[in-house]
Amino acid sequence: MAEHSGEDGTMGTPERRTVRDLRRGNRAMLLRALYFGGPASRNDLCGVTGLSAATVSTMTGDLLADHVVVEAGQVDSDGGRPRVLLRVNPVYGYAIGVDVGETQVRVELFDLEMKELARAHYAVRSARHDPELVARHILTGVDTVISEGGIPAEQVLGIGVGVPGIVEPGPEALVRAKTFGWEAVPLGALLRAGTALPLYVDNGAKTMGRAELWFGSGRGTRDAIMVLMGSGVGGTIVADGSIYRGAGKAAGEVGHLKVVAGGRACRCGARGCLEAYVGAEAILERAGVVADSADEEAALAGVLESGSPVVAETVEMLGAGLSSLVHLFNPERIVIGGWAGLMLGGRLLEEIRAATAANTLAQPFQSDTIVLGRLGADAVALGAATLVIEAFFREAAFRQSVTT
Amino acid sequence: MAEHSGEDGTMGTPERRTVRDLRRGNRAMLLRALYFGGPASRNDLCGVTGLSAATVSTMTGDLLADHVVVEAGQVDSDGGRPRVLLRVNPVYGYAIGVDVGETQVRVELFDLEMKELARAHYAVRSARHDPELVARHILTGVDTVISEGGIPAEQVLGIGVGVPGIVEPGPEALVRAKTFGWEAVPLGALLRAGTALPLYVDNGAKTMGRAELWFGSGRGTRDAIMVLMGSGVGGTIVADGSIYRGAGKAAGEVGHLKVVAGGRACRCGARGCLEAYVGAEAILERAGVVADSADEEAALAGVLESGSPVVAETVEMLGAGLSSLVHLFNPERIVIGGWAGLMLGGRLLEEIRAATAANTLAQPFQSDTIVLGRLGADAVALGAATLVIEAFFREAAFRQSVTT
DNA sequence: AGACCATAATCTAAGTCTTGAATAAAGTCA
DNA sequence: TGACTTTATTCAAGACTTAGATTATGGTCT
Repeated sequence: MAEHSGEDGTMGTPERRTVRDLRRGNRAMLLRALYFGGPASRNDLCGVTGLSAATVSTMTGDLLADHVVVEAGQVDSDGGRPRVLLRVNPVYGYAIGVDVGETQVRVELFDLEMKELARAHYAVRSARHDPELVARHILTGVDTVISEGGIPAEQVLGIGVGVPGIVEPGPEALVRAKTFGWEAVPLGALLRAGTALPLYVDNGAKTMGRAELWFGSGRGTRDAIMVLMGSGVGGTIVADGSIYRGAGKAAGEVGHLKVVAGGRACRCGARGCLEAYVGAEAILERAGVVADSADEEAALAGVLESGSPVVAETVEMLGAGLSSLVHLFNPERIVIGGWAGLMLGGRLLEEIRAATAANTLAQPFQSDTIVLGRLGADAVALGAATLVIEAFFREAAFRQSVTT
Repeated sequence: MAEHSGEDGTMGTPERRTVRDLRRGNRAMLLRALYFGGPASRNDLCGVTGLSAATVSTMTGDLLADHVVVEAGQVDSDGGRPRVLLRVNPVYGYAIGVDVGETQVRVELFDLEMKELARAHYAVRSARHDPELVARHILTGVDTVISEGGIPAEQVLGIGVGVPGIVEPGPEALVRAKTFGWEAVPLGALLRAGTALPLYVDNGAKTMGRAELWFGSGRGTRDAIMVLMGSGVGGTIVADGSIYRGAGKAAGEVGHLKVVAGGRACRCGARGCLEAYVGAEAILERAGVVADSADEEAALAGVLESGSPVVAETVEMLGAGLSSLVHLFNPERIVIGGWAGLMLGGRLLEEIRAATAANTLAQPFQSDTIVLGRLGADAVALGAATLVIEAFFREAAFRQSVTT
């Protein structure tokens, strides 16, 4: 099978065409390597990117001239000219991440290295998720964090927003979120009325997945699945290093994976969904606990402590669902995140691994495939901000240096 | 979301680096366009590939000189020089596809346009799947089809083999197939002992999926899932135009998707797998029919005619499984293939669609997403031969023209 | 029939990009 | 101070695509 090493043929047309695209691609690759590979010398970059020293030299020259990259000290080399370390300029620009959650809207400001500089949180009454109110919260939040962070507004590169439900790509960013009662809310349009900053809207589970992929437990993997467990259950599928979205941009709905055909009714209207068993709301219902969304966390902790048979069943169902994911995706890692996921996984990780393994005899599955997320409550906003960084990479690679 | 158009950032390093790779990529793209786009003029190719007329001209010149491409008539243009049509030379080389199935080994010879030129089938007693016997069948089959096809042996570009179970990539092509009792059979090594032809081994469900993707119901899609239903159930996941294999190259095991947590025992050792309900073997067992694998087909037909409640339950389970796939992958199309799948789908397609839709209320799911495979019993061997074609594309793009 | 027009394919000059080799820069060690 | 190392930059060469000019091929008009 020596010959079978190459990838499977892309049926569609691959993009790269002109020699200029090549430069863009290489530039983006170098920038990415620098961003994720921490400070590195030009020589290191040759190794990582596979480019020649000459190319690295000219490219870093451009990037230094643009102040996108800065020097970061030197390091001695035994008996030669010391290496100059380079890194992405953390204060070249800033990114704002927004988490539109069930109980609050969180707006946070980050520098390029994702250090948090300021935050503004707004409680939202659970029953009412008026789109315009949410938009107002976001817009005032943006102003607040910019002034609190003490940075010039024109250095903000954009706003990333993580929302529940499915986001239809397009200038309007139509959001459909059943739990919010949002039928087709044009959140993009609402926000654009109040700000001129570039805007990036995505599903909250996806932004959290991005955060775990870039900075959390998924770091370094090319094939992973992030399962986000809160009141409901969402997910992010990382395939060959990038997030998979499917034909209609709605892929990754792990919560509606079926675990019991014809089983318990789910709030999506179907039956037997994973979410109908392992979502926090579903666990509480099954345990007969009544709690409004404000103190779901305490209530769930209570159920988990109680030793109720519901807990064992939950683990069982989660194991079944995860084993389906293992068979379909054969991932290198499965990351369990979200507040309910971390609570459940923090106490029952071994049981969850065992339940998955019991359903997954056939394959090369190691139980340490399943890990907990490393990021806490900020993950959604953080991940939303990475949408801005992503765009920044693209833009920086695209921009032709002015060669003064 | 105007800015959100680009793809999600590839965390890994994208390949393209030198300007030469660019040419290779463009060449491969052109060749692919010509192969799948049927006969086309140079001008058409400009439109399809996005390359300039000059580049298309020089590239087609090279390909014509190599006899990889040939002229295929002309077509008038109202009031101008007529277009010369080009196409891939169907007799430039040949591909052999092998289907190692439960009841027989099929070896088939195709030209580049996948016209079948010769075939050799060998029955295998179901109990015994001696690896060496299988290898001998393949090798004699290869000799047979070459001489029967009346083509020069040196024009055979390679042998593609579709086998059950999981294939470990590498020169040995270790095959693990529980149903065959193959623990770690080095099929690649066995075959290489008897032939010098390039060898490509892959899972049979994957090769069938390739066939449907290239020539069958999956043609033209970038996000699709092929479900192969025979005695057992396998699958192929097409993500962004290429087949997804996962970290350990074992992705796409649709048969072991869980549909009933803790349900019916599956031959894989776990419980509640889709295969344990909708695989032909499982259907017969549940209906209480005893049949050896030779006449499973007739037996299954009998069960389907009988109106047994098992049939309704099978549809129900299949619907649950397919809805899981819809939620996870949001595919443009789901293709049901394999002899059992075609038999089931031929009679109950509407019921299957309805059962899936009932479980999939939340998403933009149209029932015509689910279709039947268009290829029959040859699909596995045909798809195996496409592995050879794939490699041919890579090689032809790589090869620098000699510029005499 | 011959001038003229429209379309297709090829040729030419120019521009962009990466590379390898040569050169410069900065230090260490004896 | 001078030989030797390692890092970074510069430069000429080579590869590739492109826009625009040129050639090829046939139809239409008078």
